Amino acid sequence: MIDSDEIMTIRQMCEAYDVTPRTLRFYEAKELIFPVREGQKRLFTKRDRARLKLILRGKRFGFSLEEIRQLLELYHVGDQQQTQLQATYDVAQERLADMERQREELGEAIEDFKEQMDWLHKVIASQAEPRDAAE
Amino acid sequence: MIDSDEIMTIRQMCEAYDVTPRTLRFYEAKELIFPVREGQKRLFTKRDRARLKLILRGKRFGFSLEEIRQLLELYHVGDQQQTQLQATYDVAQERLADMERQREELGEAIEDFKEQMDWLHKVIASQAEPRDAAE
DNA sequence: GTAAAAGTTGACGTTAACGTAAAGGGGACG
DNA sequence: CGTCCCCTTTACGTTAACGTCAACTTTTAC
Repeated sequence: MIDSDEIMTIRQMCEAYDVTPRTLRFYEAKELIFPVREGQKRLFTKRDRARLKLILRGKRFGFSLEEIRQLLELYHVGDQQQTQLQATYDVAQERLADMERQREELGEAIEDFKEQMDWLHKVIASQAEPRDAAE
Repeated sequence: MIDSDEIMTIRQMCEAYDVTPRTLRFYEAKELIFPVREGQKRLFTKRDRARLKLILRGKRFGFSLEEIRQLLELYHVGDQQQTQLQATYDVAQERLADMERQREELGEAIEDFKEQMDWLHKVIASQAEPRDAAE
């Protein structure tokens, strides 16, 4: 497994996750990932890879990088105070509700789409065999 | 119901769907909707409203306007030939598979997120009552 | 009849999310 | 020692999806 290695270079990351160096640097600039430095060179840890996976997943769902950054903050939970933790939990619950709503809506969209396809299928079938059994 | 009226002006559309005139004109320019003209003015039909709903829905799922336009084409199915219809159906099936994959992945994301929240909940609980029953 | 409201067409501005090109450091190799 | 190769920073370019503003016509209200 690629992920079992502790650290990776930028090029290894790019090949593993199909992104460009520019994209990784951009994500670092936006504080979505935090590669460590060996001199000047970036080295990506397991944590960065986990974050990158979540970033790419979030993008597929249509989240902006800023929204994703806020979601990643919820995953972090560093040395927060009790009240902060509770606040984090509350926000997380809202995000969760958002995601579940989105899943439901996606379900509706899929059902609608299937209906259209069924209708289309009938059109094709009826047009394919206009005659019953003649000839 | 708003949608029961046959045609609507641009302003009515904007209020009904919470978009700006610019957005509707932009969608027309991109051939996503086709308002009819009364002189110079645009009038939006039931068909445009149905399309707009799909556009806004698609956007929430992270589709680009170009992807949405192609999806809308699948909904249209005008005066196509038999072979074209079949091709349309095939493409539709791929799109459907894409959407179902996205739904599954969203499900995974939700489960992962819930796990994190459960863990967070435990941290909060254990930190709230560090003592058993003393005092 | 005229003034406000609503609509139109350009055309330039803006933001997000990178792409791309220039200029240069550092170490491995023949 | 020179020359790749990989990496770096800096900086300008690009595309999508509109926002915004100017200049004008048309309709509606009084």
